[in-house]
Amino acid sequence: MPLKQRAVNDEQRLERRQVLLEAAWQLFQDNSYEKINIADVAHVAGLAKGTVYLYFPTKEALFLAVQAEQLVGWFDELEQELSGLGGVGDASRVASIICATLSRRPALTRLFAILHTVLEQNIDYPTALAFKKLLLERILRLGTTLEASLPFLQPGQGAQTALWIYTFLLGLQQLTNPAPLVREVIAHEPGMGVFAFDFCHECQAAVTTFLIGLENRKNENGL
Amino acid sequence: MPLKQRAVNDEQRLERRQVLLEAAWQLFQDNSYEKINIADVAHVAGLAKGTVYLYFPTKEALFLAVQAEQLVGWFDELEQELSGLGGVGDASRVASIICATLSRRPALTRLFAILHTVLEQNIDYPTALAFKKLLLERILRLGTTLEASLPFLQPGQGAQTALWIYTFLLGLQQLTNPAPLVREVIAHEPGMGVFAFDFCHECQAAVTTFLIGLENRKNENGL
Amino acid sequence: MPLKQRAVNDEQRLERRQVLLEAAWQLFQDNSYEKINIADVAHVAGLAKGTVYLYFPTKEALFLAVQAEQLVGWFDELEQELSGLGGVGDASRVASIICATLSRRPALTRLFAILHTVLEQNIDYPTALAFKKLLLERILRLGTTLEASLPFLQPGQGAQTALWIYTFLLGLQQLTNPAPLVREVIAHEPGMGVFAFDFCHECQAAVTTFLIGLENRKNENGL
Amino acid sequence: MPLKQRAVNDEQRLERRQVLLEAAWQLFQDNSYEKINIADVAHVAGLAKGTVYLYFPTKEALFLAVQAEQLVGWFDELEQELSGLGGVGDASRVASIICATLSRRPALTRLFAILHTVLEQNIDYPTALAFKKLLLERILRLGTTLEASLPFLQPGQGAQTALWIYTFLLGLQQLTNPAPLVREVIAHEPGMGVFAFDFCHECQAAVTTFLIGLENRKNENGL
DNA sequence: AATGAATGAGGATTCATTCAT
DNA sequence: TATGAATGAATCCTCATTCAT
Repeated sequence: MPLKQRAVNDEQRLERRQVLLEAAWQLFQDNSYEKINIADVAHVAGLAKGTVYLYFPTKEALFLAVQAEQLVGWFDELEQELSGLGGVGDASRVASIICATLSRRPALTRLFAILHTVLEQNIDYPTALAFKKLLLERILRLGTTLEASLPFLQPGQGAQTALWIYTFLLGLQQLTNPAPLVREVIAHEPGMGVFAFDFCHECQAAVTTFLIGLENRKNENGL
Repeated sequence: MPLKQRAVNDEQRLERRQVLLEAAWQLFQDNSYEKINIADVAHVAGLAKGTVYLYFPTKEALFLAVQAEQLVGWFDELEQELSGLGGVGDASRVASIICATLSRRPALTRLFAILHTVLEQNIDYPTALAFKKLLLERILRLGTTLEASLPFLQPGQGAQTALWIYTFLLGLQQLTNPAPLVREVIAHEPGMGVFAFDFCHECQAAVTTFLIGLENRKNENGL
Repeated sequence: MPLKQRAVNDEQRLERRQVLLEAAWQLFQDNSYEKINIADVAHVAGLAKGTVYLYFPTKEALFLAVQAEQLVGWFDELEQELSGLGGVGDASRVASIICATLSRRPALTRLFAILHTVLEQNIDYPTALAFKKLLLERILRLGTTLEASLPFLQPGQGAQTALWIYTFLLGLQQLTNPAPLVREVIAHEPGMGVFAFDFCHECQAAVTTFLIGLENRKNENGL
Repeated sequence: MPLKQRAVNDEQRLERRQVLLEAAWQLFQDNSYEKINIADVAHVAGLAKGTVYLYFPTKEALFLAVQAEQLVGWFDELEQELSGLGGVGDASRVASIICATLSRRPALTRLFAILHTVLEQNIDYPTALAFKKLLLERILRLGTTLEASLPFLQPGQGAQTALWIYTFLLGLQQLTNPAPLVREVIAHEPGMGVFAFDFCHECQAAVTTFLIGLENRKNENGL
């Protein structure tokens, strides 16, 4: 007995798809990817297990879609705030914005890490292509925005910079989200303070440094 | 088929342990962590499944030991080459050395990524502590070496720098080791060239930039 | 190969559950609990391994359900036959009925033995409670029936008597179901005749004796 | 490197065997049979794992020997105390002695239960024979003692009585040693008091009743 | 006789995915 | 389109036992 009204037109289908994405994202806040199973997602979404597969061919595809959605959300916010700088941004301010927007999405970097480790391992060509196209488009757009915000960036350097920052964030999330036991080790054992990263603080410092590096290379021959 | 005689003294036991570590490491070159099972490791080592558990209490402990060993190997080489610079290193040369030593260990950064995602999730306190102590010690030592190589680094800044570089590498490996299918997408689709990272090249450029950033911050108030 | 259509309503689900219970019970006739695995049960039931877990959360829960079902069946028959005595039963007749009904269920007492040794070790509170409630209810009801059948039993003594008889049967089954090898020893070696119990015969004699004991204590102060 | 002095004569061998039996018995006080492994026994005995197999061919044989030893100890004590009655025992006193001697050995009845379920399943013919011979001898001897203590017992009825009592005890131990969770259910849920057996109390009452039954059957034709 | 390193059989359970209804 | 019953692959670890030393 189907409890839910059928989604007969595209709008309803998109709406249902959205419900699933949000269910998955919600579960991901508090659980590791492996701990989340499709039954949970379906339950949170108020749908049946089989229904999930009407919208996403695999678990990986589902979370890749979550990834895409969150990525767009982050990039949108990021660009909006960067635009607010009005072309007079400096390294520190840009770094601040990146940290602030990411701090509001603590699970996003964790999702990034899974992207390359798990999600991309089990999808089909069109899905991979679509995702990469999206990512490419946004990276390029972000690059343009960065170039507009940071006067010292030369044309074309923005996208590269965006990718590097993205790369650094990918690593940073892993170091700043240790397993509970490791967190305990760091907290209790003397000398382990070096590992007691704070994401926001590190992000701020490292991205600033990085941008300063870029600025000071601007007169050298390109990377 | 390696040695079959029983390991009756400590030396032989260490040797056998080594055989297991190498078997695991070898399998890891071509397989994801999840795909590798203890039976495989035992088989490659020429031992029985149960024997593995005489040397390592869990699969995670085994790969953590692999990690420790490879880490030490890399740090040793890294420091040796950095020492060769004789205190007159610049950002670019240091970056070169990091890239070169890592290029000889293409699976190492992948192992790093697993460290924080999987390995540290399922080990006990003493194991975690021992590993973190090792890591701490080597990071600090590397920091000292970096300070010696890069004159612009202030005392105490070396370890921080080492950690940042390590962080960046962690992220970089994920981007430069895409799944086969994703690699295909990148290769075949137009415009995807931006994602066609070459690990060595990116590493070189980004680490250099980063170090330049550090150099140019040296007169500002600390991070 | 039993029904293969899906169990979509409660009736069909109960039917399928029943098929599983019967498969487990059938296997238990000829195998020890440890020797039986879920794959066997599934196979006999004509289902897949995973399907078993849709109906029973653990192996223990499955066999506890078998136990409950067989218990009810036995108690039903027992009470029916005891009721047939019409309140003029004596020790011997009651003992006969117990023996006769149990003789038709040679594996039941073996299942009882496992109940306390294995099944109750690995179940959750609600399951344990439900089973104990069932057992309690039937023991009490049997007690009432016994009181009706055996005039010398005082009010309230029936349940106690039922439990004692149950206790004795529990022990008796262990002695009358020796391992094949032990059976061989008993058969071939001289003087071992003492151990050559016949369940029915022993049950008859011992329960009779026990009830006579109760009868003759009736004038003394309570047990 | 053998840590222990070698047992070169029979006396030393027996002594070492004894150490193993006591280690096994000690571990059995607080652990289920399945939880105990040979490595533990060896460790407690201060010997190596392999050494255990010089004295007992299998785990089952080891615990069967434990059983034999404890059985003899119990029977010895039982007979001694029964002899103290001086031929003027009544049902109640005999029951008291049985309960008292068993109460000092809370793990013994648990061992009995395992005997028929596990131990006898995996031993060889000579071992089974030897054990059964021992058991037979002691049952018969206990029978004689019982006949001496209980005047109403007819010649030859003692052994039968001993076996019946043994049978009852076998069942009783299972009901009086519920799994922790079941114990909780019994304690917390209303009406479950019926299952809150006390071994000693039940034993006393039931054995007494049983013996009274025997006494009152003495004029009827034999069981 | 003693050791302990080596062996390898053995099994319940989860869960992504399919498909009959 | 929705459901949820059915599937079955996939795997780490224990531990009794053996046997080379």
